[in-house]
Amino acid sequence: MAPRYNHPLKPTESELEILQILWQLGPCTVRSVHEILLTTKDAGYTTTLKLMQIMHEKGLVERNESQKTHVYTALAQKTETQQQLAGKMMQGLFQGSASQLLMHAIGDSKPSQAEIEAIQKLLDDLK
Amino acid sequence: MAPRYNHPLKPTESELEILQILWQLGPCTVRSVHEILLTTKDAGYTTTLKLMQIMHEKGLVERNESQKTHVYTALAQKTETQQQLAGKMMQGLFQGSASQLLMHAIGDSKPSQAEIEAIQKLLDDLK
DNA sequence: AAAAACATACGAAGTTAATCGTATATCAAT
DNA sequence: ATTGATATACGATTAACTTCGTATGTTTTT
Repeated sequence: MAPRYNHPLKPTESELEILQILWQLGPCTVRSVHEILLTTKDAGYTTTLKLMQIMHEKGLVERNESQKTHVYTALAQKTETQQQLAGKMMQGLFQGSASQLLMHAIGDSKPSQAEIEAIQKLLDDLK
Repeated sequence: MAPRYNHPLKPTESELEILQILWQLGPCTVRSVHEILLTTKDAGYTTTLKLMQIMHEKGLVERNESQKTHVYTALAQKTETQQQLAGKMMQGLFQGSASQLLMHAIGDSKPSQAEIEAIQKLLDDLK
């Protein structure tokens, strides 16, 4: 298995979209990623290609070039990236207050019963 | 009192820093904002000035020009901006799951007792 | 009144992100 | 073998953000 590294690098908006696809599907070709992107946005194939090449330069993904059609794998790990971004928002926008973050994220909507229970469970574990 | 508007505009990183100062202090001159910015970052006065002028063009702030030294007031409202940004992150990075957002924001740190209680209260209100 | 301090306006440069066209190579099918 | 589809590489463009220098005008101080 290939070694994994922590990536304090903050992915851009577009890079994050691609990472999420890679996290969900595992190793992918540019073509595969692009086809999924097309379901939500409208971009040319070479745009997706270029983005993934740049992500490779930055070390956000690794790529297997043994085949003519390269296969990309996320190096930035899902949980770490989520923690990095959510933690930064909590600090920067809510003075580190988890309850404030939660409250504003929920906003006017009301979470499902399952969500409420999940939060309660999380809370119980903290106590 | 001046009328307020909703601003679906997403402020940039730098604009958000300035907005937070305006939210905390209320109407401010560029000088005041700049002096506070200097405590955390390193920028020239005209940089802060320019940023606030652009924010004015975008409608993120209003300014009172009745005095030679203009006074700026946030138009983007704190709660709305927080909800917009936190909500977008919850949707985009956590599939709308508040518990996932909370869990990753907390990460490895453990919240204070007061925070835990605040979340519990929030939760009780939801039930 | 002259000088120093301070204010805004504005243009311009440097960065980064995102997009796409074109060139070039390879593979598959006719 | 030629054609067509598909792949990567790479340069160029555009837009947004950030930064700052300089011009210019107004106070304030000496």
